Amino acid sequence: MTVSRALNRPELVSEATRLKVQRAVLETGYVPNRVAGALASSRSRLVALLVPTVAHSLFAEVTQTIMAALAPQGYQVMLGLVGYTPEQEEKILETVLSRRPDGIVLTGCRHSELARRRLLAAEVPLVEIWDMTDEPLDMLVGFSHEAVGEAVGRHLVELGRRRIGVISADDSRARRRVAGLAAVLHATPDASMTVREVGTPSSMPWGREKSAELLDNEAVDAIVCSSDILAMGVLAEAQSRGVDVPGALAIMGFGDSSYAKATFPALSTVRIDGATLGRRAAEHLLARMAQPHFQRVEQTLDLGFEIVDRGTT
Amino acid sequence: MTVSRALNRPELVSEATRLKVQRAVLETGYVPNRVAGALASSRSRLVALLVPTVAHSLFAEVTQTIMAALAPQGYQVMLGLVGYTPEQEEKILETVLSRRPDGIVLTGCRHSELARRRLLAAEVPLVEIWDMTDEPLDMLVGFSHEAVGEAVGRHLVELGRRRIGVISADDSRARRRVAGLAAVLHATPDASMTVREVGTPSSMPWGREKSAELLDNEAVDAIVCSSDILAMGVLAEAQSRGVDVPGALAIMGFGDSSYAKATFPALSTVRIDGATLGRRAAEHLLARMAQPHFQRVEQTLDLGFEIVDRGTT
DNA sequence: GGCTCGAATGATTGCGCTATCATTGCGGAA
DNA sequence: TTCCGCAATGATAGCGCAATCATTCGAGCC
Repeated sequence: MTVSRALNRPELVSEATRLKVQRAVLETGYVPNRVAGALASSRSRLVALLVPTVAHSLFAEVTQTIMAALAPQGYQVMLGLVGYTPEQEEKILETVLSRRPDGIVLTGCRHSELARRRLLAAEVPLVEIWDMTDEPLDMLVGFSHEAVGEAVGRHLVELGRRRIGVISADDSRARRRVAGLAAVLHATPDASMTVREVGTPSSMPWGREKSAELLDNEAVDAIVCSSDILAMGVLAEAQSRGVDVPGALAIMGFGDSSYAKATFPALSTVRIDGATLGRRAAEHLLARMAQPHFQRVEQTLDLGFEIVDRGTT
Repeated sequence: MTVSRALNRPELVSEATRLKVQRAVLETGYVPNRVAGALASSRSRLVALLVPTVAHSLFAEVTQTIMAALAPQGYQVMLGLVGYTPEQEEKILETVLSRRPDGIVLTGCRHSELARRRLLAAEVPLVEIWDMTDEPLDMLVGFSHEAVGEAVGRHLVELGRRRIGVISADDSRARRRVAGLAAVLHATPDASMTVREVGTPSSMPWGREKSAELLDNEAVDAIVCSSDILAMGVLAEAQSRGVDVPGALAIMGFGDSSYAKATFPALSTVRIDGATLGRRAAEHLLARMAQPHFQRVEQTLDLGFEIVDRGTT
């Protein structure tokens, strides 16, 4: 018991024993077994982080910032890649919960009924990120995808664009952005919209391929993409054809990834502050995990977004 | 005990009890506690994956494939972001080992002496990836960075380039690629080389900024980058200045990220097959974790690389 | 000296599982 | 009928730690 104290709460132990323990640890190469510690104290010091993928700069950034914020407090991250389907999330959730994490970060708010029940039953501090809803499971830090789509639609209409091409990943959040865009365009006289869906993960080649189709068949004057990387592909395709950007074709990305400002011309996009989102989510979670007893709070933080006009609109 | 069996080794239990247990699990919402299971069986079903960052498409891809290969076998991944310094690796290693992972994947082969000792003492199956050495800790799946640098050097010299600019991240593996390149150029009459280092993570804006410096001051006829994303920045900078690529300036990236083939002109680069690397690493680890007793093997697999000539050389 | 008090240390228990060995039950051979 | 052998089930212990309560010790006081 004294050794345990010397390692975990050294202030409760005399200088002399603390040193003695330290020396013994060094000599024997003792490595504490936190599995046993977790079982005994019912604190795993593990946070489950569920994201669709890390092969997408937006989620990679969020993952990076959340882990960076959690590490100094002694929390390890257990990563779960849930893709874009509720079934996959459900499956991973089960194995994740069986590790008794002290906290959970979930991407998105649309979970299966079973998943919701399990999460609620787990009585673990929980942050949903990257989305918005009126009925959060616990805490929520994100933004509204519908609002993004609507804002992009209004913006393009203001800029005089009417024949809008859309290249969107086949994931539900991207689809809701497209729906928001469609709603605005539908209410605009003369406006039209053509959607091309691509698989996940989004990639630059997809952007080139689908924009080639749009350019060949649809006489679009703007292409909206569900991610910056797709928009890069559109830009490359336009350049390869000598299409004037933004004169003949406007391009909008999504995410404001680090490269958006460095393309030529610089990419117009929707800025999502992934670093702040990740940091806030981590802060909320840490605050809750520090409290002795679990209690749901239903706390919502809408971080919003910003349309960034650069050189492609 | 019968419940434990019904859940973990159902073939040892009669149909009737299996169903009875199943129903009880459903009714009570029982979620097994794998922390306790791990303690009792000394099998955590956890694999530690240590990468410098996930905010880099190459490591994101490797992370993604390793996790995808491990998940079906019931292994969860504990992610550790070690950056590019041995100190950070050492620190994270301690907390990682205290969770008693069943296996470890490490990026790189250059560890501190303390880290080596700890890893060896842990007696855990281990794969080093993304590098090459004569003294692997256990298993190794990777490629030689020096060889990459040399190959790039020879290739550019063959193509007639002599004034080589280099934009390299300040990480040790990138530096070893630069060293290989330098060795070749040093042995080539008339060849010269200028290096600009950038911080991590590499990004497109860094590529633009440093290539602008090189173009302004050094009259280079080729720029070699330590990653594709930097090369994209160089390409954008060249386009913004109307510099003819590859006529006046050749550009080489590194990694063959998914976007390299989609730029205009398409990016010449060094292909590293991250998917195969990740898959092989996971396979080796799984095979070893399936064995009852630990024994070091010092098994090395050099996956090599390939120079891909596209439109920028 | 005897007493109190607080700091430091120690003994015991149990976290929820699985390894191991023991027991039960049942069909078929002797 | 008895006995064996196997499948199924059960009882027990222990994994390595931390929570909890008990004990010891020494300083300071009367």
